[in-house]
Amino acid sequence: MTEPKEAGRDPETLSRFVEHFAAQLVEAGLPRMPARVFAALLASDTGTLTSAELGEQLRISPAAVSGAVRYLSQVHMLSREREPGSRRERYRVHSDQWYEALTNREAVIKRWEDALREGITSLGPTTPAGRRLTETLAFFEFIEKDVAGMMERWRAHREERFGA
Amino acid sequence: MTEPKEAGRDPETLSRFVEHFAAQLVEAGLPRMPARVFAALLASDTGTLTSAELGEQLRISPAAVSGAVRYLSQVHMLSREREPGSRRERYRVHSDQWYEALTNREAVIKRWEDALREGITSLGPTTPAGRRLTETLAFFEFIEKDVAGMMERWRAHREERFGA
DNA sequence: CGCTTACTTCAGAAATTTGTGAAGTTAAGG
DNA sequence: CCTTAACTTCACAAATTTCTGAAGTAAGCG
Repeated sequence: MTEPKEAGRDPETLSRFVEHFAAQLVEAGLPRMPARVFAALLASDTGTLTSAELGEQLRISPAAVSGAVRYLSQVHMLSREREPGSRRERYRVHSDQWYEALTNREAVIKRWEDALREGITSLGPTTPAGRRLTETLAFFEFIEKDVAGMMERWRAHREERFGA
Repeated sequence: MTEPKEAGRDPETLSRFVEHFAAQLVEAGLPRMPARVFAALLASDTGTLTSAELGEQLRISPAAVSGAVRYLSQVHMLSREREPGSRRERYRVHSDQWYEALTNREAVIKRWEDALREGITSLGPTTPAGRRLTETLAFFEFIEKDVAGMMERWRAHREERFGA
């Protein structure tokens, strides 16, 4: 029988997926270490790993784990949990959380909008450039609102397909 | 009269907006030069500028303009036009085009999906990790479809507000 | 057909980012 | 308390990215 029931336990196979998926995230703009840490968590059985486990699996220093984890928690792609009665920490991907993080470029969009409003004021709303900026601003305002609706549709869709 | 009717013509004011907006784009992951070039085009009266105009306004070398423009046209945020009977080129932002580019992470999403499918197969669809990946994949598939709908709603919204 | 202008490519200098080891901080356990 | 384990911070070396000047290519014009 050549079909391995324990495919998921083969560290080689696991590593291949982790590195491959991380590479895609990197291409999309995520820094390398955060991408690798995130991919490792996503592919873990429980969705949680300790700092030591991450360091060992990815062959990186504790400092690198620390940096990656700080980055990921700042952008809300991961949460930190303290194991009760221990100073070991567990890091967890929570699906809901990171779907939101991914679409929730809200802070980013907000700053774009602010910059655009400033531009419209300073260049003059009736100038050709001002008009172009006004329409661009309208686009972002529309997107911002519509994405919220999209996430609700997703939640409904998921519940139907996977159960609450 | 202290109110300048020609606010948009003041190069200082223009430059301030360009650099500020470009900075936001950089924070969102766009390389610096492409961001600056794009912002300059967005804030130009006609929505088009020549290579020389860009170089002068942003104080960058022809080589930098060339690189930035190549980048932007590859990600469809800009189109190149040849001035008839001249070897001068004009670069243009076309709103429709770049709205699409912004939301059209289609190629990126497609590669994420591929990586996830591979992971599901190799780790096994019934393992805990496999199930997590399956749901993640479903999320992307949903998003991909819904974004298309969002862009149609935007077009309708824009037509209503700004006219076709 | 050759001159000139407009853009592109390329090698390399400069700036920035990344990841490490080492030192520092905090808190559990004896 | 003192020790030690778990993480964090920091300075710096290494790798990567960015932008420039210089050389190259191509197309309009005489």
